[in-house]
Amino acid sequence: MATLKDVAELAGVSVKTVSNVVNGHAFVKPENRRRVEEALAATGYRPNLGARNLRRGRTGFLALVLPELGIPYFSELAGLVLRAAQAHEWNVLIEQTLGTREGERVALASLGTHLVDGAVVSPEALLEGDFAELSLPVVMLGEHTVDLPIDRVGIDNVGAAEEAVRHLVSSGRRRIAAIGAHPARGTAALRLRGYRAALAAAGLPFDESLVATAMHYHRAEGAAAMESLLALPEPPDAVFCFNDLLAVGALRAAADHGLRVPEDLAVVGFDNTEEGAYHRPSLTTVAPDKAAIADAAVTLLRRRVEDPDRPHEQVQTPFTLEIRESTVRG
Amino acid sequence: MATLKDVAELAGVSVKTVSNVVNGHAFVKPENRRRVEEALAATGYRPNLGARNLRRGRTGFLALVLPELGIPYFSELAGLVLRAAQAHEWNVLIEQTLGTREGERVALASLGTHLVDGAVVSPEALLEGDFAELSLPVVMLGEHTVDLPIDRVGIDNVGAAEEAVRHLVSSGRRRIAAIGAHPARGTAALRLRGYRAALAAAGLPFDESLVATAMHYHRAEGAAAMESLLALPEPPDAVFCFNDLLAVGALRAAADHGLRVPEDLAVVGFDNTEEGAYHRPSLTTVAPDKAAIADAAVTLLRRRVEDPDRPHEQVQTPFTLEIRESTVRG
DNA sequence: CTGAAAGCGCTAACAC
DNA sequence: GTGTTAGCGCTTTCAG
Repeated sequence: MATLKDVAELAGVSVKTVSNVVNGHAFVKPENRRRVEEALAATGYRPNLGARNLRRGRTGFLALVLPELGIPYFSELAGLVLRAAQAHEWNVLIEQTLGTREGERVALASLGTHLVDGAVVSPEALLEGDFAELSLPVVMLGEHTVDLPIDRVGIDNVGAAEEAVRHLVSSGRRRIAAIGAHPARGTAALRLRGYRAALAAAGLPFDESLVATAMHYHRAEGAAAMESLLALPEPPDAVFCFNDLLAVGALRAAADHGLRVPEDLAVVGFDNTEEGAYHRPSLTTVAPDKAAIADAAVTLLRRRVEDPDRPHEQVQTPFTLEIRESTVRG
Repeated sequence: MATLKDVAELAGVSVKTVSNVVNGHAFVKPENRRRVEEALAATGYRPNLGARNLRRGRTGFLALVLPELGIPYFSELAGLVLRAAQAHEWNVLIEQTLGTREGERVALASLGTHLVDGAVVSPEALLEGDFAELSLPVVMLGEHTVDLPIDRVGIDNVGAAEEAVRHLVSSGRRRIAAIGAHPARGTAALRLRGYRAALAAAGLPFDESLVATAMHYHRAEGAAAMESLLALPEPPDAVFCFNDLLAVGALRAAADHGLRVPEDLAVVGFDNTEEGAYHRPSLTTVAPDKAAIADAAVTLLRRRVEDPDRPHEQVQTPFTLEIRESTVRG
């Protein structure tokens, strides 16, 4: 592979001149520019980005740390982050944590190897202390319960959950279950809080037995949770799931029990994945503006990289409630 | 951030000794080792991988070039490639091409910047000439129609399509449509060939009007294609879709027309995404062994990187046909 | 076993 | 405008 030096020799100029041409810097005598460009073409020169970045003190990479690409919400988000990063000339390196605290710690630790300029991380189970050693710019996705001096972007989880449950209440549901409680996950706690607030506002009792836990927000867990809710002496007439995957699982289980949705059971999800929109019945869901999240995260990270001392920011991106067949008749 | 030199100074040894300790090389006098380890801990030293790789002449990165993370098949595959790469100490850099030839050319071109040691690419629309300039190790995913000296891993698309259609025939279907034909996509041509072969073997006529084209294998296109097939004077009693997303779209359209699946219409997909398994009705589909594909691709790439002159290999990974509700009752 | 020093490919002072 | 040169942080001969 041709290096800058090779090109310089071929063109009969110094590396500086070639570098100037390559980087569009300064003025270069037309004659020299022509010769350099010829040599560039002849050698098929491509800059070694690693060397460039070593010299510049940046890496040109950004890490995206997320639980799992197999979860549609995250793969959709990843696709959007990839695009947003392109605009800042960042390459994206994706790390999967599988949603475990250990996985997240390992991922954060590996960020210390100067491989990336910063990271966008979507934590599931991280605790406060885990961020302590972190010495590089980070933007966190999703509201988190712990209060840290970190840039953050997410939606109002409490408000969103409240709106979802209020929608169920207003369509006449009275025994509204929730699927997705989790002992450590910050967003789970917030969505649960919104759920309780909406129940309280409607004068409905909070029934512990209607809250199902889910360790991983996968379809199978949604189905399993729905099974156990349906086995209750007084089963629910509606269920609010903390993500679309759980909701799809719940819909599956409901169907297997011969229940009609939304007549016998109303179901709401969270994330607005395309899968939910095409499901039968199509899924009512909280729709965060994913593109806005991705853009804000990358922009925030960029600013933090450029000025490590700027005050920390929390960006709240908008959401809507997409009402579909799973809560309202055709 | 501490560098090797900082650590060396603190420990009172040379950088070489520190380097030896860090890399587990050679023998180091116990006394020195202890002091280095202390200094390492005290400074919180983390190697600069960029510098290391510059020196070593490798980058430690592998590029995964695919159409779009929003397509479940690719996001599932990406997750598996991420894991497989970990075993080879490779970081993965994902590039989306959006399935356009231009996007793919841009992606391939950007691979020339010494950023990656090699690439796993899943082409949709690339032509023969596009690979000509490629000077780095590449493994292609999926059978491709053009014959190039390139490592490849994929399933037997013709055979898989044949089996899918045979299954429809054997359940008594006679007017079997296909959704997913594409003028340039190699796999589309192969699946179409399998479809035709199965029809011929069953003594069924090939009816051009039953073959629907899809430029992007998204749900919306599957739905649109199904719409037009249902508008035919003699609509089909079965449809073989070239991926699960198209199939989900087709199921949606069929439901909107009041058709019962599988009674009035049988549907088969391709890819075995989890979404299909949870759909109502659950989707019969061709299930490639994605983990095997990911592992084989990364392993093949590793071998090619280590020995650029070895003969090119084509690995065929296994598949099965997952039979579910969309073709068989109950 | 360890130190000195070269150099991976590039950028950016600093001279001219 | 252009050439020379010193490093970015690391690995690795080559001496000792």
